[in-house]
Amino acid sequence: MEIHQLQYFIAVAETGGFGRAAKRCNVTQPSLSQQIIKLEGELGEKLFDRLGRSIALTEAGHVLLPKAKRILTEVQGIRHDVHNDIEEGIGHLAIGVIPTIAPFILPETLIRFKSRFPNATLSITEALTDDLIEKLVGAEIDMGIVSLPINHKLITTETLAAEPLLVIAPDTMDFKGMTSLAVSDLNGMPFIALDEINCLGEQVEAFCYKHTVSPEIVCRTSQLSTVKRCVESGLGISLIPKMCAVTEPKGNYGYFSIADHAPKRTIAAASHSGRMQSTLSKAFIESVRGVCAHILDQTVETKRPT
Amino acid sequence: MEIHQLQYFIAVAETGGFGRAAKRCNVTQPSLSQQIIKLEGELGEKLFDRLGRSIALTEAGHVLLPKAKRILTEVQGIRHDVHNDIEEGIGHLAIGVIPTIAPFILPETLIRFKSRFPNATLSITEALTDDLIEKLVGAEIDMGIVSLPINHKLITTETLAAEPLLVIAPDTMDFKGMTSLAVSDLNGMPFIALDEINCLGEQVEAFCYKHTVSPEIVCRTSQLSTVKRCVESGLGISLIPKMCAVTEPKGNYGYFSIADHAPKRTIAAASHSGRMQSTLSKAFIESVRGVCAHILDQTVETKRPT
DNA sequence: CGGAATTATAGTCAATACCTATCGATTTGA
DNA sequence: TCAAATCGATAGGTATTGACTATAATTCCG
Repeated sequence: MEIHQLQYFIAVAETGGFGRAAKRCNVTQPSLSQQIIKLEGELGEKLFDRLGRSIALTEAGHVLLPKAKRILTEVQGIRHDVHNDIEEGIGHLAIGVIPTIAPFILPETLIRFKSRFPNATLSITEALTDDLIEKLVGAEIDMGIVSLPINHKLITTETLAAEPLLVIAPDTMDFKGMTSLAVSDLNGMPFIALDEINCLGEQVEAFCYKHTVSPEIVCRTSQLSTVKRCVESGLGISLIPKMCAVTEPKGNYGYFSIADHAPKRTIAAASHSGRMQSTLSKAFIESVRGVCAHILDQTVETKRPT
Repeated sequence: MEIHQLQYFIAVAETGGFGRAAKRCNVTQPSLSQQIIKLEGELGEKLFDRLGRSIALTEAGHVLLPKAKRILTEVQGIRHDVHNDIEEGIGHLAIGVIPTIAPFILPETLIRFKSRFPNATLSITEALTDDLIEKLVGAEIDMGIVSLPINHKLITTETLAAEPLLVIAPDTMDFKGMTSLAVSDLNGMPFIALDEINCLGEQVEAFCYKHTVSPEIVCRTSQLSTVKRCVESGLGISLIPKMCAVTEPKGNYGYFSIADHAPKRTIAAASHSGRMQSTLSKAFIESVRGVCAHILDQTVETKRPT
């Protein structure tokens, strides 16, 4: 059974004749006749009683007609829908975000995205960079929000924002008496480190190594929120992304920017280079870009060493 | 767009590969690939991202998949439904009945038929024989319940019952003093005639002509019920079908059977000889046959001339 | 780098959808 | 009543196209 056969069948039923139906379908009458006969053979039932002047639907024909019409309507709608559903944002998007970004951008991003695409469904995975890359390669997720650099030949990245990392220090541990906060001032400071399985932890580590400073790591945690709590408790200082600084109420600690070699991380959207970016995907990227800009635009009350 | 293309598409989406899909569809991989490419061309959108090892649905593919599955499910159901809906009596039946039969058999017939085929819809036309024939030829109705003879080369008839015609006479006009009621006894009697546009009127006329009796027609009406009322009023006698005698309460009149040449009419189902009889049609015929048998089986208290 | 797996391409073949011409049957109109 | 018109089926030829074999190109994995 093929769609054009159903088309012919409907035309015959509606025009009440093979010849008229053939004209409507832009084929010759014998062609149409043959296809109807073939359809009848496949169904094992005659569909029309061929009377002299006109035709009449048989019982089987009566059963088939509404079903055939329904199918044809749906088929007609497909070409239209495939384009329109995309434009109307009907669809699904599976994204992944690393833990050191997720809590700071997701709430606002989801609000923006959902209001723009109310008919889209989202699934969000929070996982470490390596996991996300693996899922991207396996097409389990459509896009990952990560921190550069990403080195994988199948992964393409698009930079979304450059984010400064700020020194966070407890009030009890202020950098009193210094004229400026330089990288070297971190030397020997008690430091709350993020576990290196997080790319941020790794990046901080690399930053210190590059500038040959060696803070004294007094604690290693796996979550940024734990880092902050530890600082708040006066255990030591740390280096945290700006979005972490602006999205939580300030407590008994302060932020400092490093004057000479400002550390930063680059937030990017990662996707499979062999896959097309969907409309939703692109829109989500723009949402994240906007949210990042909005968050990073805010001023954090950074203290200069007194 | 053809159904087999949708089938291939679904197979690729579900098996996650062209080769595996081809195996499932019992075609070779290149054939399947070509059809997918053709479908993509027709829709103007790529449906799959061909990654090295596996494939991923594009946005358009995601939109198409559920729609394609739905269509295929419906198509699969068609072959089944075309047979099953018929067996389950889902359908429509348009029947016609002549006025001198309709009121006596329809109520009981409809009850029987509806209880047997609760999902069937019925439309009933009450019209004179010639009208019914015309509607049968034009396939406006599927079957007619009529009285024989029917002479039309396109119409086939199936006898359902032979029904006696009974003399109905008012009590005031009893055939007193006669030893037997013969055809000749009708001679000169005041007679209530049914209009000849009814086949029954015509048949009664023919019966009298054939047996060379000439009742005196004192009234000519178009309905059997009027005939009965006239007889009841003592205007004259008449000849009515037995089903008319048994289905109404007896009043101040009596029935007599003619001994020598019992008149009768033959009730039959008429249908277009070029059209297939539907299951519902056949079932309806049997219902009518049963109802006729039931009605005509009843004994009417016929009086013998005293 | 070689072997296994996967998709795309090329070339051929066969099925079949389509066309033209014609027939038989039926209806219509002169 | 007979010719013209209409309609669907049939026959035979053409061409499209879906499918096959063989092979190339690419990726993945050891």
